[in-house]
Amino acid sequence: MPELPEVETTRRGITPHLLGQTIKSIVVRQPKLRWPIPGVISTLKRLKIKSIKRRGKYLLFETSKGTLIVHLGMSGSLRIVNETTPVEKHDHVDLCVSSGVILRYTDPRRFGAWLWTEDDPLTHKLIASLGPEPLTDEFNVEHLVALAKGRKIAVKTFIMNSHVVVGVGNIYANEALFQAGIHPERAAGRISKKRYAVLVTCIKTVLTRAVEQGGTTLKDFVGGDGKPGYFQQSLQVYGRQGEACCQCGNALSELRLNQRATVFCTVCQS
DNA sequence: CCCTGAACCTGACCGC
DNA sequence: TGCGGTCAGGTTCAGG
Repeated sequence: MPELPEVETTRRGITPHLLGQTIKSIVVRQPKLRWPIPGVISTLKRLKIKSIKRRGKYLLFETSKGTLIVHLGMSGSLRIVNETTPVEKHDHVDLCVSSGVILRYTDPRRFGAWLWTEDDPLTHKLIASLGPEPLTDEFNVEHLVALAKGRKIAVKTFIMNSHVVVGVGNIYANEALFQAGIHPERAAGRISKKRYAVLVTCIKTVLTRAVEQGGTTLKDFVGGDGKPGYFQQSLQVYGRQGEACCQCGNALSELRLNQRATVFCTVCQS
């Protein structure tokens, strides 16, 4: 479900309900996620939530004692509910705070994660090796060119690699490459610096716009405040295979790249 | 180190 | 209606 804009939309939606609150209990109904939820999480209580940050697609709930690291995987979502909200089939975790508010984690496919660390979360194994945030100056053309040197992988695979840059998933990789006019299968090491400069700008633009519009709702994604995202109206290639390219009118093509749907225009992208 | 494909899971949808 | 196959917004890991 979530790429960077959806995770950021979730973060913004839930933060006002949780910031400064004290954890009353964490109820784990199904511990089998990507990794088993550590038993210690069920024992956490009387910890104040000091901040809710995002690193890539990870949400970091910093408390007075340690940090909850939450990833939504492919189908996960977080919603603010209350004690009277009925628990449904895939509602695996509830984080209950003193105001009575509940942060409820739902994840049918269970590719997500709930982890706990008492160290600096940025040194955590899963987070320490991540590439730069795409919306900061750390993500720039020099960075991309340096990492791409000599690489033969498709540029789409390259920009979806979280060690290269975080937050770019399948939807926004397709969109950014279309806007940059770059063929998704082009070898990462065979793209000029000039074209990478355009790609950097396109990635920043598409992610920024998607965040502004509350993310993309394909199935039933809603931010923590229950509102859907509106960016799907702005998608120019994702999910539009066979339809007319908005720039040239040609039918958009589709192929599979690392088992992921890849949609592009053979006229506008090379 | 680099690259590819499998694996983790459930549900929706499509064709027979 | 049922069954099998395919696909879905992510990421790690094994193996070549």
